[in-house]
Amino acid sequence: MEPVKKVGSLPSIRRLPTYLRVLRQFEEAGRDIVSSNHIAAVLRLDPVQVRKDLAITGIIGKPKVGYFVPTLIKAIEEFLGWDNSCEAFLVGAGNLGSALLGYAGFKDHGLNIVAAFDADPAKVGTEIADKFVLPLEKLANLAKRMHITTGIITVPESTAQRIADMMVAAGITAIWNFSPVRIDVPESVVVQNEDLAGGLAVLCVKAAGIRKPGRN
Amino acid sequence: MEPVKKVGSLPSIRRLPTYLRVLRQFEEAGRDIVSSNHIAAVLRLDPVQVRKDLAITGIIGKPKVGYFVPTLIKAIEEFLGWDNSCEAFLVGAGNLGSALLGYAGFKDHGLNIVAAFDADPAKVGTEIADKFVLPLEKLANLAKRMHITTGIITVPESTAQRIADMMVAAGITAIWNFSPVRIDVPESVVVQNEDLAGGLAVLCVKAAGIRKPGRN
DNA sequence: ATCTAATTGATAATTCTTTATCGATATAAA
DNA sequence: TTTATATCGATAAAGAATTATCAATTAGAT
Repeated sequence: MEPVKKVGSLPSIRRLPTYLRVLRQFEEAGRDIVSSNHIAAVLRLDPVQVRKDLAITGIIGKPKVGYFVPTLIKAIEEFLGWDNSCEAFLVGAGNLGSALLGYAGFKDHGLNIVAAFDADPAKVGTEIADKFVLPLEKLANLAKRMHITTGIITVPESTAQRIADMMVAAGITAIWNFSPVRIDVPESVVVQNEDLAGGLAVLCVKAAGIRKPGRN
Repeated sequence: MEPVKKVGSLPSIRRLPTYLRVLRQFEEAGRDIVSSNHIAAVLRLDPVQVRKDLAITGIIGKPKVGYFVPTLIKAIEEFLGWDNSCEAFLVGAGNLGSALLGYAGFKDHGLNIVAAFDADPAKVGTEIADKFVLPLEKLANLAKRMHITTGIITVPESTAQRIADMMVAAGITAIWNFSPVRIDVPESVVVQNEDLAGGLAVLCVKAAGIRKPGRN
């Protein structure tokens, strides 16, 4: 019988890239064995949580030894689909869009932004981080021709839904949304919202708590 | 007796900015009364959850009516400390740093980035989005003189810890960390980590699940 | 060969978060 | 005035996630 698909909890999945980063550092340093205790110590996490998180990738460790680093790295990469690069289109070549276009680290996360699109004629035709900025009208055609199924939205909230609609129409099935609005898409399309404001809110509340602590 | 300090759950706090955004839209549109049902419908959330989230701000609604929009907005802003603007320093004037410097929306979140710092002499002296890029050496002095207590880290992981140390030495007590590494700070300093990679990981796993669904 | 110690992985308990239920209240209609 | 209804807010139930516990396993020491 085939192995049961382990989904794993969302928080676990979120932590996997962190593990991957430290594991790659270990590998670089020549370490080829690591225990959950060790990873946990580095990241200040609970060793049990580390084991549980890693388990969702299907990795199997050895008692008294730990995990073989290259195997573990591969397991995480495979689980995340980061072993074969995913090509994506980005729409919205503003500040944030440019930042993402210029971020070299995405290649470690299996992401390759191949082109940017923008409605502003002044931006169209330019290059940002060696990627062409193309007119919005070309998105649908190119996405289909190049079989691009991942889109990144970095436009203001006023146009986010329209861009999402265009992406869906172009056959894109996974959207990374950096606009602060909730976008509506068919069920067959997945959306991941990245909300900076939420993080800022948490920081502010924690900071206020430190400054005037209820109890200590 | 004084009111008990309601902390509220982290997920609730994260959702508050979203409420704030739609409430401001309602206000703009002239709506001055809103019910949890209405908010929930717009955001596709559970009405009970909306009420519970709003409750942490101390807001009190009226049965059969709902909430008074201006009051609710003020309650959220006050709870988040977004009613009086918080001034911050940003370190790392690269792609992402520039994006944050140029993001006009922070003023709606009570955040005002007043200056940027960078180790690169080529960047020092320039202006990004009307903010000066200053040499790192000036950070400590200026932070103390201007009573800046919030820092934003947008440097590569290799220098993140060093910058965090500098910030702490300069009296900064709240750090918004966009580098992918965990930074070590004294207990009296709060850190909010923004990990893009985690979000990308979630997107990838969800996308893989859609493409080859275990069951449907 | 046996014993010891370290580590995994499974199970259980706890804590946190979300969702459901229901009485209380206020508005508006009859 | 009474009744019907929409909504809040409190309490309870259910569901997730984290943390604790422990048997099984294995490398290395004795």
